[in-house]
Amino acid sequence: MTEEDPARAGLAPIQARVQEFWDRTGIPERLLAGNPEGPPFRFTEGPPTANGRPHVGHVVARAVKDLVLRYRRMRGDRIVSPMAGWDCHGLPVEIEIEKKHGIRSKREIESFGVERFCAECRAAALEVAAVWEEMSRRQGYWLDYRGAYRTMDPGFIESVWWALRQLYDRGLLRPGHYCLPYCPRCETPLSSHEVAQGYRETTDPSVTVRFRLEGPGPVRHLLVWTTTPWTLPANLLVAARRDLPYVRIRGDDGSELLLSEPALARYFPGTSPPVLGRSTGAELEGMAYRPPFPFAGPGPNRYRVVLDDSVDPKEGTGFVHIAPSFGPEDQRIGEREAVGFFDPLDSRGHFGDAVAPVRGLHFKAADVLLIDRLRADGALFRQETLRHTYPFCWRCGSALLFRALDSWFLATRRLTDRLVALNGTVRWIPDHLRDGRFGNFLTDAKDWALSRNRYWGTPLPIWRCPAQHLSCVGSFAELEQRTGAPLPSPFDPHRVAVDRIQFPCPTCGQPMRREPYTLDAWFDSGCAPFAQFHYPFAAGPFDPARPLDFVAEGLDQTRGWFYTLLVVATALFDRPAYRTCLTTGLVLDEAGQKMSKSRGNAVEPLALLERQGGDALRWAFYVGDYTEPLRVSEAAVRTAAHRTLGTLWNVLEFYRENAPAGPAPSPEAPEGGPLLDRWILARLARTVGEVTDALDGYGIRTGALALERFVSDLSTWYLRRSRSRLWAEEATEDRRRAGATLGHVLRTTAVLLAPFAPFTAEAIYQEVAGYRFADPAASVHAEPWPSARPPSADLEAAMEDLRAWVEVGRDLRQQAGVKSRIPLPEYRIRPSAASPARALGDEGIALLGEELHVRTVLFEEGAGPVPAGEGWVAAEREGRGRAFLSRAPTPELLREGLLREALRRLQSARKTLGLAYRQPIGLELWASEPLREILAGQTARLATELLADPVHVAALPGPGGAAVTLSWEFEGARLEARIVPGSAGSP
RNA sequence: GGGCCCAUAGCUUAGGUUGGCUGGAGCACCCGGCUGAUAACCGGGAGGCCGUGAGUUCAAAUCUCACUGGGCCCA
Repeated sequence: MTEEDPARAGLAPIQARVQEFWDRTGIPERLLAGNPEGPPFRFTEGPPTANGRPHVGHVVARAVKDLVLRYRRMRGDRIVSPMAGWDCHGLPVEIEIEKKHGIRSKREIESFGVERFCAECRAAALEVAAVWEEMSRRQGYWLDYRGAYRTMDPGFIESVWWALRQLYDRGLLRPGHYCLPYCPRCETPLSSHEVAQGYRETTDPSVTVRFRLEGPGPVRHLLVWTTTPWTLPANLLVAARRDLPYVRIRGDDGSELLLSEPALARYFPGTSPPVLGRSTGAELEGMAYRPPFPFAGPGPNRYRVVLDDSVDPKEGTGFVHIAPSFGPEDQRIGEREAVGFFDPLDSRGHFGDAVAPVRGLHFKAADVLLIDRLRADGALFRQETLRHTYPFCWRCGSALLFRALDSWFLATRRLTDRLVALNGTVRWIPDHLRDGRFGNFLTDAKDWALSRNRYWGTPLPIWRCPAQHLSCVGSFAELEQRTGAPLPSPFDPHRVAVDRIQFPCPTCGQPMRREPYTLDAWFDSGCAPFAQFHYPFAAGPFDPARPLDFVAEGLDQTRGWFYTLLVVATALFDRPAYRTCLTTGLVLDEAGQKMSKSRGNAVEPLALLERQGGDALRWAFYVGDYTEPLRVSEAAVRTAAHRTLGTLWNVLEFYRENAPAGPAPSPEAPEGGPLLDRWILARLARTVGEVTDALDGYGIRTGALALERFVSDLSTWYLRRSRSRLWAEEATEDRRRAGATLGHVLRTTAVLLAPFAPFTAEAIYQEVAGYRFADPAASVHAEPWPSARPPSADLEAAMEDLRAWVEVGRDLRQQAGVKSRIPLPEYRIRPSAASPARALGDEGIALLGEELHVRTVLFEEGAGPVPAGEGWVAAEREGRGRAFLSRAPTPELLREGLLREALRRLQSARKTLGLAYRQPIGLELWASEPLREILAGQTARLATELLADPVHVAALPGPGGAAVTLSWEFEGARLEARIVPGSAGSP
């Protein structure tokens, strides 16, 4: 056992040694980019938010990315580019700084100083970078961190400006007044993919309100349902549905109430009140009502019933309250009816003077007061509460609202057809995402609200003059041209510096000021494939005509990065952003629960990596289905990794202990050789082909499973049956050949394993290729990918058949009740059909005999009777034939069995005494007859096998007591032994 | 309310496109064996209405539909 025994310590210590080697030699940095002459493999690392902490899900995605990049490098590709990247802008960073300084609103940021605030954001943006780098190191993810791109760097920002200018010139970037999800605490609109992050279950009031209809005749009320009472002061219209039937009933106060017929059953389950009259929605159109609150005041076309198909018959009362400032549908209807807007909230979501009773109150807090007021007015028909999902700010947790705002949009609706068409050319893994989740999202996606009313982000490079002329600036040079003066040096293109810049309007000559917006940080990262190279301002490998070959991230990025990449690539270059897009699933804990900080079941990735090692984690992910929700438990990681990597490591240990000294094994497979050698080389050839095919198609799991099968065959059949060849005393030709074969197999396996388990593969390679960490240029990761040799299907099939006959033989032994240690005289096989094993000839027969410990093995023709004579047992092999085993050992075989029993017990005594393999011993034995006589005749064999010198054998009784190391009884014999550790040649 | 995905032994799963013999394997479990690499290995055993129901078919784990449960996303 060495100190690196993975059985005790896991794979982590091996990893430490390999890491030390890589650190010392700089191998990762040297190999990162692949072959400089090779064909490009285009890749971009999705930039994590620079102050976000990594979780296990990131480890999965990165394990996949690293494997693919390693494989492409070994295939001789040039990686364009292996740059790490950081998403530095946006609310996450701003909020951190706000917390640090106890800032609670934008006003406080202004008084804190925007310049100072941004400076702090910049400083904070890379605060946790070290954690990510450490995680990459521990999991073996090779990335260029020194050359990492940062979305806050001037060059990156200039590329983003260039992109915006392109979009602006094509009319795709335009201002608008639209309803957007808005965070009142952050005082900014959010994009739909940000909102998507923040839906939560919550309880809201659910009120049904009477809206009194104007006009002569009996008093009539519309029943209107809403879950946002605070929007009622902004009510300007009520919508009904044209084809929906409505009914009139008598209310408690004697007035008539109108509601839809389906609603009647919901509001009065069981006993409906008598229906006084019926009408369709169409007949109600144009009826005027008195608004529930008077604050919006009069206006053209207001306070009428209008028709709209968005009214859902299955929900509410069939009358929908319309507040054009507070909902996308509301806004659409309001604009159609030309009723204008009424928005009584300030930027922080508090009511202003226009709604005196709730002045100064936060919009949600106003609900209760407004409901009280409705009740007092007799307008409240029913009050309930509703449990439903509602959006909250994904960063600060505040309840969002929808409100109409001025903002800048990317007109993605105009691109929908191209987005869908280009997405159709993408290879998604798993493929159902292409037309399923992602495809649906593309079809339904609204225009992208790009602007943020914030501070720390790429400034929107659009200037406006008092006459409302607009100008979009696409580069720093252009900005200098406009102002006619050089930019400050150094120039930091963030707010304050950029806000200060004014220039005359090219149309009217009046001064132009910048639109005071920053950009959705998701746009930054969507530009990463070219902005990381400062395209088009700097020469670099970016080719606008070519998509990335490969991206991979977590499933959550379908609406995040995968989406923004595609939109940007489509709008700018009219091509897909990536050829292959691989998503990894959510990571669950061992009970199948979602990991979350609040639940406290989140596994800290660094600690897990430290305990289990990067390879163990990687392997566990690869053999699991990482495209589906993946359960992660430490025990599962340990088991999965140990099964294959640990077993392979043990094979290496055996090789290290027993292979004869000689030249390092060749990358070329040895030719010919004995059956087992030819067979394991055939298995290896097949495995090379399987893994290559799998990885060519991103079938990581398939490749890993092929390697598992191979390692199992190598350890449990090839090596088990080859051990004695390697134990041979002298450097025989057969021993040399076995060593060379095993060495070659291990070497090639290490190369195949390199993309999967980079540390273990390196350690095996260093040992078996003879470098032993001494050559700073030698690494398994610099090896070319092995080329597949033609498989030998016949040989593999024959061995498979032979192993099946072994199973039959073992079954027979068990039937016969004779343990394997006692040799038996004969095993006869009568195949009913062609038995491929037969083609293996004498070598196959010898192998069967050794494995089953039988002296003679015979293949027989036809279906004869049970062999003549006593003591045969027979067994059937399903459809493949019968076999017979002679159960009667000869006296000679019994003696041999007895000797082996004794040897085995003495061997295990050596082990229990903790003696090293090479530790010589002195041995005294006392045995009953006939064992004494057998042992006495075999002292030479005892000496060799047990490393014992001298050996004394005597008859019982022995000295007994403390003088005896151990004693046994078996097969009617008694054996006592004294074992004394000695040095070679003397007891 | 809509979309997508998943469901095979206690756990992890193969097989599913192309329907066809008693649905394979690993871990764990029980019995036996073996053991100078191994927390190993070998033989045997137990453990499956292949989520439920219907349909197509000579034949369904596999194809179709519905349902149930779980997950993700949207509204």
